[in-house]
Amino acid sequence: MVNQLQKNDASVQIFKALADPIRLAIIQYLNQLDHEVACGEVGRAMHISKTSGSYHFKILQEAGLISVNKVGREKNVRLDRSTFDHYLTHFWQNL
Amino acid sequence: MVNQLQKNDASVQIFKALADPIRLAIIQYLNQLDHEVACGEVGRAMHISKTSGSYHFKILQEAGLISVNKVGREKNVRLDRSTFDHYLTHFWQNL
DNA sequence: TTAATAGTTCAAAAAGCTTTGAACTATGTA
DNA sequence: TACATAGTTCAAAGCTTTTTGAACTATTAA
Repeated sequence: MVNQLQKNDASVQIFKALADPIRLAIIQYLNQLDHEVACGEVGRAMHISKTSGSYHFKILQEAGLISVNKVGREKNVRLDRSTFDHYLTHFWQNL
Repeated sequence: MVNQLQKNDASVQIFKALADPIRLAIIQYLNQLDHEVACGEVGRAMHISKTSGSYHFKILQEAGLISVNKVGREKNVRLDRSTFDHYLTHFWQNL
């Protein structure tokens, strides 16, 4: 049981990252674009403050749900689909 | 954006229900059994108090991740795989 | 060099989640 | 009837997550 709980740490982090309406809306926005885009542009589309955006992008990044590419002073993000595939679409295989 | 956030309410509830190590362990336990089993038996296997068990089963039930069948004084639960399939394995289709 | 823009960090406050034990309801058994 | 067992409810406490604005770093442009 203790081992099982520890093995679940990564899954818990993924599901926590997904368990928020703003972050889900960010994911939808990035999904329909399907190319990398600056954090600031996404934040403006969500009508959130830049501090709040910074907080949510950090959580998505630490969960491995987005990948990041710094270009000049902008931080471009895109979905990391392999993480979604591993924890969501292949959920039963990784349980 | 407001509409999108509201549309995401059900997904947020599912992901919150999954975003906890005890509930993930309960799901694993129910998955390997693949037949219904009393809450109390699951709770004992997890080494949690009955109050804590009651709390976690309520969250799983409200999210639609388990279905419940009361038999005598026992409450039997099993996974509702259609909910997992809808929100996890078919994640991109429902985004 | 100065000013502007993109994003981060910090601490405090607000909001939300989880655990706890005691008291409870409902059902089954002697 | 009396007792035991399965599970729920409640409020308080403790803990975690999210928002806020001010101050910060880094980069770009005039």
